Amino acid sequence: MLTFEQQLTGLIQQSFKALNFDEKFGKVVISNRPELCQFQCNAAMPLAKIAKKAPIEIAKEIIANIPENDIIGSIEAVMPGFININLTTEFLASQTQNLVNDKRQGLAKTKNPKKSIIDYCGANIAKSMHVGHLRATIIGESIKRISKFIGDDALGDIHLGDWGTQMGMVITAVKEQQPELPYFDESFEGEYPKQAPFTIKDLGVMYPDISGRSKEDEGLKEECRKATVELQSGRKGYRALWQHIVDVTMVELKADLADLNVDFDLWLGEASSDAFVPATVEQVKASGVSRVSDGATIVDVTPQGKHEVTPLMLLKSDGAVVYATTDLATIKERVDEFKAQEIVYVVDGRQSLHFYQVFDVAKRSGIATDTNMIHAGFGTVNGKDGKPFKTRSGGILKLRDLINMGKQAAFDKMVEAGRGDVFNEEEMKEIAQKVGVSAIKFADLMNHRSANYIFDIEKFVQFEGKTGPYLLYTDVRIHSMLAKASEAGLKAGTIIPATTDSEINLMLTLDKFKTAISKAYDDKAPNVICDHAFALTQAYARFYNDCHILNEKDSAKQASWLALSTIVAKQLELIFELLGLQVPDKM
RNA sequence: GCGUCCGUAGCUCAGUUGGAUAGAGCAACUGCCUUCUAAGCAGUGGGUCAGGGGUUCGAAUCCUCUCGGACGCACCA
Repeated sequence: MLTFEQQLTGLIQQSFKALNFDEKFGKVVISNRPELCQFQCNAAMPLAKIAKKAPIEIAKEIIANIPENDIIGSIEAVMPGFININLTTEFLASQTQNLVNDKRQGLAKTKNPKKSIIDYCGANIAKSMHVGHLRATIIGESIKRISKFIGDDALGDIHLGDWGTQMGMVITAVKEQQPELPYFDESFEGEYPKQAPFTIKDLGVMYPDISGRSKEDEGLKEECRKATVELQSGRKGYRALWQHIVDVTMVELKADLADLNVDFDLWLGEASSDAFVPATVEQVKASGVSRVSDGATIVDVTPQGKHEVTPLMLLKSDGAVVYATTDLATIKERVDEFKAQEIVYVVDGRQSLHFYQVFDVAKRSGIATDTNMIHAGFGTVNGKDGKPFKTRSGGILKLRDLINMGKQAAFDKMVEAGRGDVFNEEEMKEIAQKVGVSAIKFADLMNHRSANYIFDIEKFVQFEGKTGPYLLYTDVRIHSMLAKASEAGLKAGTIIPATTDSEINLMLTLDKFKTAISKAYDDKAPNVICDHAFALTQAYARFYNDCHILNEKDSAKQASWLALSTIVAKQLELIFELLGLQVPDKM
């Protein structure tokens, strides 16, 4: 289904053809002056220069040559040469009618679906998720859902940090405490225990402890490094212990992700790409792009414009692999094993140089020649002081605590609003979970991903204005009203031509869904959808206020309004799905 | 030093393939519940789009310089 502006553009272009004007100018856009008109075409101004004629005259000619149609209700040329267009209410109603039973709300699937891997979250094994993972996780989840909706074969990959020094540290810590365990006995031949020798709570204490001590103690640091190397080179006992660490961490990780309504198609990580490291290094070397400098193997990178870029480090002077190497190996894995045509990295924007290097080398070495690689970078979550968000004591805020803050705030707000009289304790908690998490997620997603934003829980719990709860509230109100209508035996009917401005505005807004989703998909920018969602809820709230549905005497009008409300609820819920927001039945 | 991003209302931010009088939300003020959830709706006030110069019929948007801020710059990830 085409948007209104696309259909109008089609009409204008027929006029352009008749007049022999360059069709590229014949574009109709949504009016930036809604009080003057719904749509506008500004082609007359640039054409005036070419045709050497007054723009207003050109505008009039364009209008005169538009074919007969039942779409345009009014069209006029305005000084200096703007063309202002309004639709007929009949056309508006019939187009809106098409949305009633449309699960895709008018947006067709792409004709060229891609195999796409969305890399986001980046949680670490043996460490809890913290505030730094928030944006990566929820923006990535939304980008993945949008891609799937558009029709791509998109796979979300958590890309776990499960192969780094933190693993050696935890292994060393376990060895300190329980050296008698069979994992440390290299001559051990039997079956290792199924039960992990530690709990998630133990890990939570062990990792920060040994991480802190190894910063001061060179000997300990070396021991951790050695354990890491031994793990990576396949020491059997360490691999078994590693599996325990992964399993134990995953329990907590999955609980956090479930709370955030986030899920993955692939639970891969650095460990799974490790197998591709030797082949990757070999391919880069064989391609001839690398050279040795100060004992290290590096790759010179294509300059950005006129400016030289720091080379990529492939192997350290001691032969060890680094971050860039494992990322290249991951690309190789995704291209060779998954046939990825596109890889999207939802990773902190401060790593843009790293991705520039990696993508450049991946292309030039032949690891990924036809794969489109995108770094969808995002800004930091800052505190009120404008600096990266910390706890009051200056520590790193755990994601779990952040989620709980949202839940508690939503709960308190419900109590304040007197909802405690309507719901019991258990219902309140369930609603607060959805509302609180949605408040945080929407507040994050509504900001353009590349910008930093200030995390102000006090503000998110206001629950007024452009917030997640406001969106949920609109949907909940619609369902509450529809339920009452159904009890009264009222049914939705055909959408009839609008008689009020708020209806017209609502119908025009519903049509913008298609444009919003497409733009969000193209730019990997969920905030575009947030803007549309807010505009839609505002348009509905105004309509809801102006047109009292259940009291309406005219039954055709009433049936039309019920249908309109149903569409809004449907489109809103589709948007919630794409943003990863969960909506309660009541609130 | 080199590079990237940014500077829009008191606050938090949209808006960059150049279009009419620059938009939201919050905060402030004024109305609206014997009617579908007032977590709502309607309205008012609030701006040298950091600053200068340029390109043009037209610039927040493009070019250039200045000031201010954030971030990044091979043997960490």
